[in-house]
Amino acid sequence: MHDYNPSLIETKWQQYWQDKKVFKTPENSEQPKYYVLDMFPYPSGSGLHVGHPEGYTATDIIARYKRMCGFNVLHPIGWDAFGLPAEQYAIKTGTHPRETTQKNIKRFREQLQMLGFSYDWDREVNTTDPDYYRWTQWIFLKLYEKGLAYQDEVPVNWCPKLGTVLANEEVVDGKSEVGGFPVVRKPMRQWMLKITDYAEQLLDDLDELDWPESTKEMQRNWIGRSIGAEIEFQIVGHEESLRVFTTRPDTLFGATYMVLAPEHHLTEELTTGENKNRVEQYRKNAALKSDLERQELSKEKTGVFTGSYAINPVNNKKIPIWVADYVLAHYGTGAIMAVPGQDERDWEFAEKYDLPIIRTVSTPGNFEGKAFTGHGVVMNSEFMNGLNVEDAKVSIIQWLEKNGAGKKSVNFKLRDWLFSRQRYWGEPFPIIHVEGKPKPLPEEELPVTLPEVDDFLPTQSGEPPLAKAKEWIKTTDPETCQPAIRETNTMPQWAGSCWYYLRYISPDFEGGPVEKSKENYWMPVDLYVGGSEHSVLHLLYARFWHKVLYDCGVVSTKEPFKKLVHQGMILGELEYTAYKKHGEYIKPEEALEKEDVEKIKLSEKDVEKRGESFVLKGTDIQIDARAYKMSKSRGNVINPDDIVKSYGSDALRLYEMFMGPLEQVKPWSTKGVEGVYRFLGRVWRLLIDDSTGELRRVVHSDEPDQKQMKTLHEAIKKVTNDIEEMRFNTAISALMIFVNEANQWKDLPIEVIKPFLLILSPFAPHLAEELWNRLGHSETLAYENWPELNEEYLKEETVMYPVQVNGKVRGEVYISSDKSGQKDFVLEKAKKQENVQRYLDGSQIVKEIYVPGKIVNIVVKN
RNA sequence: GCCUCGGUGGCGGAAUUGGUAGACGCGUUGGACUUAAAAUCCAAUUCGGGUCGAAACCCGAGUGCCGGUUCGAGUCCGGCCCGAGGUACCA
Repeated sequence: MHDYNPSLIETKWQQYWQDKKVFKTPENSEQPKYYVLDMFPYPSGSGLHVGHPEGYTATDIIARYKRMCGFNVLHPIGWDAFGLPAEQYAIKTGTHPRETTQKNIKRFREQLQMLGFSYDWDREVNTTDPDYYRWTQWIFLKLYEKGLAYQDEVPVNWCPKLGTVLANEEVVDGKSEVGGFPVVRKPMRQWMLKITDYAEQLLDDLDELDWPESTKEMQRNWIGRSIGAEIEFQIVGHEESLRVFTTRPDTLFGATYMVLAPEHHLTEELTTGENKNRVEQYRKNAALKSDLERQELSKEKTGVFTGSYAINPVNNKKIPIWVADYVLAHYGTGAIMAVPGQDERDWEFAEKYDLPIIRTVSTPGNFEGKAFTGHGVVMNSEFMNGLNVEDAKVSIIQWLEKNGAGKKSVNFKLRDWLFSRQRYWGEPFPIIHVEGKPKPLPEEELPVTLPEVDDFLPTQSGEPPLAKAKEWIKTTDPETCQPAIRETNTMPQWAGSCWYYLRYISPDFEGGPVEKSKENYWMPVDLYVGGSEHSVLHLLYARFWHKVLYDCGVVSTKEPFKKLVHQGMILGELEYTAYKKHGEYIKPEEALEKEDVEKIKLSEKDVEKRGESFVLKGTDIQIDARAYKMSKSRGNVINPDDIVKSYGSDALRLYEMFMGPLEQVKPWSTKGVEGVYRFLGRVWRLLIDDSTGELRRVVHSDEPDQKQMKTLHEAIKKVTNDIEEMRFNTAISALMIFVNEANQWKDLPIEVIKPFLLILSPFAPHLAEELWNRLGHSETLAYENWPELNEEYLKEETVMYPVQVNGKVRGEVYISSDKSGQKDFVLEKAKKQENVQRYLDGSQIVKEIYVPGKIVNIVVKN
């Protein structure tokens, strides 16, 4: 038998590509460049899952396509290999994280190679390699030099069990995202990066990026610029004044009380004797709670009066100062002027504690709510009465500035980036402490490598594991030869992924993170593909570093990633589930309370659709039909290795692209893989006689006929456009249509088959190479010219016009192409069409619509 | 609550600017080949209806629901329902 045998073909071509270094990145050429980048993976112990090849296949198709279009393509891969899992495994088993990481990388590399991606494997980067993190440390030095790195005592999320500090985003429901251990707040010495210095730029430069609007919007919201004013309130009987930020300075006349965050530095001072105990108690309670608990428990607002009063600068009224935890210490100035009339939170609080409410914006006639946050005419505000809100803002800011009571102000939600971790498996900081003061190491001292330790646990007090490397810690200041102590914190996983796209450009360069001339050529990244879970953090941090490097003259572009696309998640296979309670079937929506509910998995054959929902076949019993996120616990994980074993990697690649639009969430279907596998088999048998294994005799070198050229060029057109637009599912359908057509031909002109193999090759590279080779080529097709579309072949001899009467299709007419543009001729013929006539009979024609090449519509009246 | 995305056959999806809704694939059904099965190939397949049946053809309904604009709406506008993801007192 000489059937399509992917495992044979695929290993053969993977070997060929590797041996001949077919995908080595071309250097020093006059040709245009294209940099297509995948978000590099964290090499986890469980290996590749089917989600990885989705984005990777998409970029691989683009890379192969661009090469054939004459671009120099940079298409690299590497490993984001620092991270907690390897460290936790080390704590459990004593295996050094380096060993685990190397093992996992090897597995990942093999798996990726097995899928036939056209990476330049000579450019692999690994964030844990000292030759790599040397430059991560170098960039940190730049940040430090620019005053963008500083130390601070910060109350952080301390997880005693993991022995590490977690970022807010790593804490879920008051527990660590990894492991689910409790998290408490604890002040600790930390390194911070001043990303806030770049807030404005990070926001403004989003506008020009070819990114999904939703991602840009998320970053905008995260940065959270709001424009308003800072207002200064004098405090009765105190020297100090209270500064607040507000986006609604126009409502100043309606400010009837003030609120401080419990952590506000003036809280203690402003609390008068009789209130001391209650305020102290309130602050203590607030401090004990994590951010999350505070939010959860504060559905009902709470607060206490300090006993002090502030003076509203605009009318000199005395207003009470309260402490409440609905005001956040880290946003704005940590204090607010409360305007219950125009703010729902303030209204709620004022109602509860019986504080005065003054409306300063007139409410619409039908308004029944409490606080009115909309726009309208200002009232109860003396000189601003009658203005609209926008004008009132301008007016009050002028007044504040004139009277020295405040000024216009812009505030950001974005906070500085907590940049240190108490872990072993991360980049050491290039910092020493001399006489208790931090000092950067000179560049020549890099890299500061991780010390060998045999115990990866942090100390009881929360000192990082590096504190246990007693020899390593003790060092001397290379400049002054004074004794010094090394920094024992390490950098977070984000550090290495903030700039890896630059290292690919010159992975072995010794003179800096990236070689200038090459950076100039290759940057920016033309296409970046990765999951939307990185919409904010990774993509914002990387943009921040890039902008710093731009200011340092290291890179030549303001933004790193020109175009960004997120691949959608692949869910598990569709599941049909019936629910039983005490032996009786129940409705799916009743199954939510878990006790006693029995789940029964059903196959497709057991169910049918009735109306809106699915039921058990032949009954009225409603069942659930959904696809779930793949997870080990659910047991619906698909392993790419198994798919490759059964159907080959061309089939896996093709299927993942055929499932649906790249960006969309889609359920897996192994039957669907079989479908594309059958398609690849048909391609094989189109050219190969499966009884002899030889080229079929119908393959010949005679001139193709018009019809064949038309079929070919239709495919070229569709596939080319669809690749450009990254609509791979419809491109594949066009390839299928071609094969379905070609299968009916009596002969197969080689001049039609060759371009077809070329347009197939980005999708199914192994099969395409094999058949290309069997057509007599000894070289790879990877650098053949992409077939050019010739519109001439697409011309139709006749054009079919659907004919509508009153918007309903009643017939169709065929018009020869040369007459298709003649309105009267087409209409005449349309009206004569037999079935159309039936509808025109006895009616009066009111209007005739003719859309050239598309449709005819005749509007009639009886 | 807010923000974002989405809702089209039994299923995944297609319809590029408003112009024949359902391409392509899966599944299902029937047929061919085979001793038989698998594989493969061919045909049918939105739902309902019309002629004894079949083919061909025709009619009606149909893109979450209600309404609007238009000769014509899956596509545009208004209102609503449902699902997914994100977010959380940001003054």
